[in-house]
Formats: sequence, C-alpha cells, structure tokens
Amino acid sequence: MKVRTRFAPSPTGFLHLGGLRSALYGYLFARKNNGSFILRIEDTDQERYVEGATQVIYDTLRDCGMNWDEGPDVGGEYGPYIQSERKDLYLPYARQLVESGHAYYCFCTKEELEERRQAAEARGEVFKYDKHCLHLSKEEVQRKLDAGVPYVIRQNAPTEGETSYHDIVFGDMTFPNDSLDDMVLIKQDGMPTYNFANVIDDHLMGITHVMRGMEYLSSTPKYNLLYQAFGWEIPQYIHMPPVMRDEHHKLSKRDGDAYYSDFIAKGYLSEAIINYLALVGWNPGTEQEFFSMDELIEAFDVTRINKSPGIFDVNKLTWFNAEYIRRMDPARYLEMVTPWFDQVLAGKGINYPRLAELMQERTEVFNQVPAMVAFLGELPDYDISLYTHKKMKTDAAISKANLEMIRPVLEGIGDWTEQNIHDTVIPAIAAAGLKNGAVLWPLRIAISGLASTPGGAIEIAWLLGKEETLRRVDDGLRRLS
RNA sequence: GGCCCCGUGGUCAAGAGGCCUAAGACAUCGCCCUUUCACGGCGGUAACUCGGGUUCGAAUCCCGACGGGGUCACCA
Repeated sequence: MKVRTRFAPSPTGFLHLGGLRSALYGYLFARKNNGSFILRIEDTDQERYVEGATQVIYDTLRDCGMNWDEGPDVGGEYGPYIQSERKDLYLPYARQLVESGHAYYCFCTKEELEERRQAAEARGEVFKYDKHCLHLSKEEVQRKLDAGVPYVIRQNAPTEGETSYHDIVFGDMTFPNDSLDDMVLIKQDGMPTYNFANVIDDHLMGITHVMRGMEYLSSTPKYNLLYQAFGWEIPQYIHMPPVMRDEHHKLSKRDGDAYYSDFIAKGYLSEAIINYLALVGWNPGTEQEFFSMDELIEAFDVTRINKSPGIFDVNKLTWFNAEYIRRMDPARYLEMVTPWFDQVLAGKGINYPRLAELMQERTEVFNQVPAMVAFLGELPDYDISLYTHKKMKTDAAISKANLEMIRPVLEGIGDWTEQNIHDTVIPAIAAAGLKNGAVLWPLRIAISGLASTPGGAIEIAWLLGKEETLRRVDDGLRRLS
C-alpha cells in the first residue's frame, strides 16, 4: 500500500520550529517510501484564526524544500484540504455512530457539566462524564431533539477492559478503558471537535501513517475505538517527542523567537535550520551530520526517532549555520551579505566583493555582520589601551613610534593594491629591524579602532583606501600624543 | 491525583548482556598556526538518576523509588 502522511497545522500564527520539525519528519517519511505528503489546514477554531497564517505555512514549507502532493492550493482527489470547508461532512458520520450505539446525544449543558466537574474536584476526584444522557430513553431523546434542545454528540466509550495499539516509535501501548472519557464528537454548534474531524479526515484522505506529537499518545485509544466503530482500518501511528525550549517547556507559539521566520530574519539559512532540526530527536546511526534534503530522505528511518524530548540548542543551530555559510558559493554569499553590509556601509565606497571574501568564514549568522564591518564606514571611538598587546610586545609609546615609522611608507605607495601594500610594508618593517606584529598591530588598531577585525592591517588598509588609511593613522597618532 | 511516556556529560546523541576503562558533534578550557579575530590542527574537563534484583557478567533485562514530560475541554 502506498504510504500517505499528512501535516495538519492550525493557521494560528507563525510556524515555530517544533511544528516545522513535525512537518519535516512527515515529509521525509513520505518521500523515503515513495509515498504522498498531504497538507491539510485545520482551521475549525475560528477564534484562533489569524489572517495570512495559511500563506506563512505554504511559504515556510516551500522555502525549506518541502513540497506537498495534495493540499489546499495544489488540490488533489481527497479535497477539500481546508477543514472549515469540510464542516458539513462530519455530522452524518456522527449520526451513523449514534445509530450503531457507539455514540449518543447529550443534552447536558456546559454549566451543568462545570458544576459536576467542580463537585468532583471538591471531593478530590477526577471528573469523568457519567454517561447520564446515554440512559435517556429513545422517546425522550427524540422529544428533546424535536423541541430543539441544544445537544452535543458523545462517543460511547467502554468502561471495562483495556485497549492496546502499536506505535512505531513508542512500541506497544495499553490503556485501561475506564480512563477513557466519552469525548464530544460534535459540538453544540454542529461543528466537529478536533478529535473527531481528525479521525474522519485521516480516513477519508487515506492517511496510512499518522505522525503527530506524543501528546496524542493517550487519546489514541479513543480514536481507535472510532475507527473500529466505523469498521475502518486503523492507521499506523508514529508519535513524536516534542522539541523543548528548556528542560520544562516545549517550544511553543509563546516563544516568539522560535518562529521560523524570525530565524530567517536574523540571518539563519533554511538548509541549516532543516539540517539541525532533523537531528533533534532523530539520528542516522552514522557519524554523518551534514545532510541535504535528498540525503535526509535517503537516510531517514522512523524507527530511529528518539522517545525522549530534545532541547532546542541555538548554539548548535548557529554552528550549523556558520558551516553552511562557509560552504556556500562565494557569489551567493556576496549576494546575501550585501544588504547587511548596506546597513552600515551604504555609500562608503567599500569594496564589497573583497570584504565578502574576508567575512564569509567569519560569519555565523548574518545579523552579526553589520557590527563587524561598521568600523569601515566610521572609525569608532576607542581607548589607547588597545595599543598595548603583550604578545606583540607593544604599548602606547612603541605603537606611536612604529606608527610614525610606517606612515611615510604608506604614503609613498603609489598603486594602492593589497599586494603593493604588503610588498612595501613588510620589507620596511624588516628594514627597521622590527617584528611584523610590532607594526601591524598598532596599524590595525589605528585604522580600525577594534581589537579584532575581519582581516589584518593590510586588508583593512586596502579596503579603506589610502586617503582614509592615512587619515586614521594620523588620528591614532593624535590619540597617542 | 488517576492513566501514559521518558531518564547516558551543559546540549544533541551512539549504545539493543561481555567489543564500554562509555563513541561522535555542539558548547567550554588549553596549546599550536597566525599581523588581530575567525578558520584549521592537537589535547583536556565533563555522563550511564538512585536502590534492589536476574546473570559468571548490566548503561543495556526486571521491580521499586526519585525526577521530568504528557493527558484527563463543546482548544486544536
């Protein structure tokens, strides 16, 4: 049978990295098995609806290289793929269950339920619906229905025995039936609950492998009872542990910075995000850690998904990002880094291609770039203590002397190229009987005002241009006087 | 609280009874390279939650405790 998996997000805002990883695993599993990946939008909760959220889901998945075979925008033979457009199809199924005795009408009001819930709590008990309305006579039910009394439809779950199922990652699961509550299938407004819609949709859409968060582990028996009541085949289950923000909290919509779009805005690459995310909760069983999407598909094996939650480590993501940037085609890097350069260097006449070369292996995340190159646009104010460097054997006095020595050398350079600067400056230092560092350190401080810079004194001098270089050397000399 | 799941270094993790004196990666620390920083190279610190079993032998199996998470909605 052809594998069919689905990603079924609610369009409640942005896609956070935990959700993205769920989508990824579903996608990888489908592709690995030459199956279909289906996108279904679960928007039955109109209160949580956020304008444009569906588009964000599309954009994010596509951006990450995940394409779906069926979905709201691409169609498919099992549509519609937006749950709100399917709302009329659930009630008949619920009625069918009432007919067969697997469900029943319930006229208890929310208020009554709430009272009983609180009473139970006061007694220190766990509230469980007592099947009150299950015992209404057929006539009475009909009378209420005819009178237009509001109702919900509840599942009639067994109270004795136990229900078991097999989960591909968690193994065999068994739950006592008395822990099963008679969950609501159809709400008072006629809309299905998430639980019910899910079962119906997954079946109607031919989903063979239900992949979802492990928070559904304990409600799965109730779903299975539903499948059985309909005489439908129960799908395979692949429950996945959550991605955590820390030991106690999982990544959620509340953690604003866990949104995919925020990471992209900061300058993280989608390839790095996907690569990192794939490895939180799963591993290939080999030493390989860099994976393209195709390689992930090739290596993915659901049985290697871990059972325990994984904490999201932005450090490691950042490392992956830095690695991806280093391995990037230089032309692409230049293109991507240009807007970040522009933030602080627009109109300053700095040679971007050369600066990009110097910056590429030093860039971990693009948003660090402006602060690293801003000094080229404007010399920052700095303290002369920077001139003192133990290893270079420099202090303020030595720096001043060496700067005075090298200034005329620089001034005498005709063709201001890196090669010429190097070939003039290095011999001059040797001629003066000094170590390279003794001159180049103060020079770099003078023209950058920074303890660390992308590139050394010569590269920076070239980027700055002769005029600006001399101007900054003079400025340094003034500071040292 | 009932039920369910999980428990290897700070983090991700390998490990499916002897190959474990417990891999690898990130982070961290040190050294080397180097005109700074970074990259790179080398090395260090750092873990089987605890207690009982089973076994000739347990990180691996069983039980219990403890810890963490989930779930018990007319939310999804």
